[in-house]
Amino acid sequence: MRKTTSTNFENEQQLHEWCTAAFTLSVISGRWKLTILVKLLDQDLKFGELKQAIPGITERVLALQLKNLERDQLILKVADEPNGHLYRLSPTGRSLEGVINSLSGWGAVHQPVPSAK
Amino acid sequence: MRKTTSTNFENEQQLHEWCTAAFTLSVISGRWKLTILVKLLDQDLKFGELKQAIPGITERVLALQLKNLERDQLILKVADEPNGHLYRLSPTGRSLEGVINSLSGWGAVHQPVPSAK
DNA sequence: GACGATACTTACAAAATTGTAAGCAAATGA
DNA sequence: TCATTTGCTTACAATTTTGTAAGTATCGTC
Repeated sequence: MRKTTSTNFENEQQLHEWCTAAFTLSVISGRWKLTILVKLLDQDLKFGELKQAIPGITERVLALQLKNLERDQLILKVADEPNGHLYRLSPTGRSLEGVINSLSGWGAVHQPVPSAK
Repeated sequence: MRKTTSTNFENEQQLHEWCTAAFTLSVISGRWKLTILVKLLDQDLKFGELKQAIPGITERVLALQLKNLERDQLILKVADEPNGHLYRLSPTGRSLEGVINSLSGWGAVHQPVPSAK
């Protein structure tokens, strides 16, 4: 849990007021969060399907990031009759597509090529 | 310093190969980094000027983030005759302007308004 | 040639994030 | 009904980031 009395927390709040880009960054940063969003852009997925789709992620962290994404209203947890649930991008989450593309585009151009082995 | 043998580190590397957006995110995330970049979009600044311009930042963290930005080639440290240095955006750093605008734009629309007091 | 400002660095502590390993309840399947 | 699987949660540890406080080297000033 986040400590709301720390200098760290206060600095973050101030930055968000001052710089909307910093706010956006805060909702999409976190290991695997972008990956989850990208997977959900294609289709709704169940917990287990996300786990399958994202090699390396652990259940703990997947659950945690899903919870944060839900808190920030980027995804929805919808009932999938007759049982279980699906994770789905909310309209807000889907509206991030342009931002993600922007990030991807820059990275594709500027990421250093790992030296050939 | 970063431990290059941790699971954490390995996961990050993998993600960068798999998702260029995650790579971009990694170079701009870090408390105050965006703020520094935004200030430098306007003009070159000295260490002390940046410190002045960014209330709340400490010398330690400013130096650290500048070092990272320099390592990632987003900024340059150029000699400012007759003495001292200036920090300047590199062409690569400047090319982030579109990404930053994209982040800002989304944030401006979606950041929850802090409830009026 | 001591004095202060500038631009850092260092040692250390607090906080935040991520990972490891279990556990557990509800639904499913044999 | 009894064992599995699914979708989580919990306790805990390692790692990483950020902050606090002090120190140092270099420069220009007096």
